[in-house]
Amino acid sequence: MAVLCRNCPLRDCDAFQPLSQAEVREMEKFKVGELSVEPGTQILMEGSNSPQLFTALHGMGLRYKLLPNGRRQVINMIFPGDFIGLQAGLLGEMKHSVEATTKMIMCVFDRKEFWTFFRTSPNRAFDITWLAAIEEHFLGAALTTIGQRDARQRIAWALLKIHERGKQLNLTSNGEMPFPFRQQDLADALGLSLVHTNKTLARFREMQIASWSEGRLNITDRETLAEIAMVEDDEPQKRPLM
Amino acid sequence: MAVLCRNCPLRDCDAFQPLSQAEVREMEKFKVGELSVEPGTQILMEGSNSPQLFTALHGMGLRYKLLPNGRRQVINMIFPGDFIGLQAGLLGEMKHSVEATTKMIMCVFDRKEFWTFFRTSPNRAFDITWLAAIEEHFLGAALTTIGQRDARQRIAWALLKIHERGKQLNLTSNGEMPFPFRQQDLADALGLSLVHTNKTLARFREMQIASWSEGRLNITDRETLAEIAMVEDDEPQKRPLM
DNA sequence: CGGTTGTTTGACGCCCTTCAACGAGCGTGG
DNA sequence: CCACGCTCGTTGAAGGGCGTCAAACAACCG
Repeated sequence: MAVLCRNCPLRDCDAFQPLSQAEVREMEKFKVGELSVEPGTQILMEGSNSPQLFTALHGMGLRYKLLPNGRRQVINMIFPGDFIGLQAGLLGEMKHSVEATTKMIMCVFDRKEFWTFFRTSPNRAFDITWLAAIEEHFLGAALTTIGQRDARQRIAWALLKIHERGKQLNLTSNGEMPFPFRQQDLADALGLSLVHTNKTLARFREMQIASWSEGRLNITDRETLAEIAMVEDDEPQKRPLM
Repeated sequence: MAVLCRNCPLRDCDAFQPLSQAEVREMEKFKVGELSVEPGTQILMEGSNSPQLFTALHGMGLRYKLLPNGRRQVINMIFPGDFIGLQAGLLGEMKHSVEATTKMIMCVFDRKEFWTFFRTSPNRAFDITWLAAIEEHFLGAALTTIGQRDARQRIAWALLKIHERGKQLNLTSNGEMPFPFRQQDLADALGLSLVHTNKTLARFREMQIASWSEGRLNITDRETLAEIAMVEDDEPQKRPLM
């Protein structure tokens, strides 16, 4: 029923570091099941103390924080292969919420086993820390974008990052990829208003730089986009898959 | 000459989780020396592959990223007890730069030992991941602040966070603490211009909410500050000390 | 067909950036 | 010893990028 780690479809992507057979077996012992959720489902709630950790196997979602005044910051977007719930596993409670945007399937790990896992599988413990470092890196880059780039640059940066992730996961064909979010989600991720996000996207579309409609993102002129975003696009390195 | 971990002055702060004697000994084996740097010194550079990891023992500094157009994002401020260089240790290179603002003294760890340390000291490996999770949490909160709060709220939030850290480290007396940064540093941390930061700080001073001058920060009306910042101030939890 | 959700477009105004200038403190060298 | 340069804080003025308000349109659905 549930996918065995040894058959995990994600391991075919070159986005992820290869695992030894022994490591795969360790993961299989750690994995306790699968969870399938419908679009819009809350997977984890800020402040909650989840007994489970997840790896996204299929589908996309959002991490976000809400402010008392109703404003929402999207921390990042969740793609297949992302590890969810590290904070709950370590800090005791989630510091943000997680929501499924599409239908999602997730591998489920038992939080109670987390510590023994850490002790008995130092390789994989190392990889969890690696993942945390990658996330820290991403958040630093996002902070820099929101703090220092204007609206046009922010959106260019985000589209590039998203496309980069899509390519790593073999989601692209001819520069196009599924991108099932709302404009409001992107706006909340970049600290922009919906209206201004919409108008900036429209400008990119007119200029034939990038177009996003009906759930599909198409990067037409990657070079100009990179120029606008002020990024030198280096190859993203492979990451661990839990 | 160098401070032994067993005598580390930071371990008196209630900011940090206690260590067993065995763990302290493990740290002493990992620590290879101390580094003392003058104000303004670059400790780590973005893109560099540092052979060393550090723990700030004394003094304050900044992590930041530079953009091609010269703008600077301060990722966060470094206080005593902060672990520096995790990204270099795991990802192979630093994704931001680190600079000393005051004179700083740092414990030095050998990056080559990092992996064996991880393997032989699962407790401490767990703590490193814990630190990474805390950092991730902070960056998520900072992202939310810059993305969703206006200038007044951002500054209120930052002053509260700073004061909170100062209190944990026993740096405060009567609500006052040393804060040796420039206004430009705070502005770059919050994605604001220097001018507007200055004017907002002036307003807080007039309103007798908080005053910062001559390297000292004084929180006069913590409650109003928290109200402005829209934060419910929960007790910060203890963190590991490497 | 009414209701809901998401995208699109126009109008208006303000928060914040940028430009500019001045003052204070401090170290350096003539 | 004072002039000079440099850094940092402070303040005023002007302009624009982006937020908010508002409304219309398309798609989907019970």
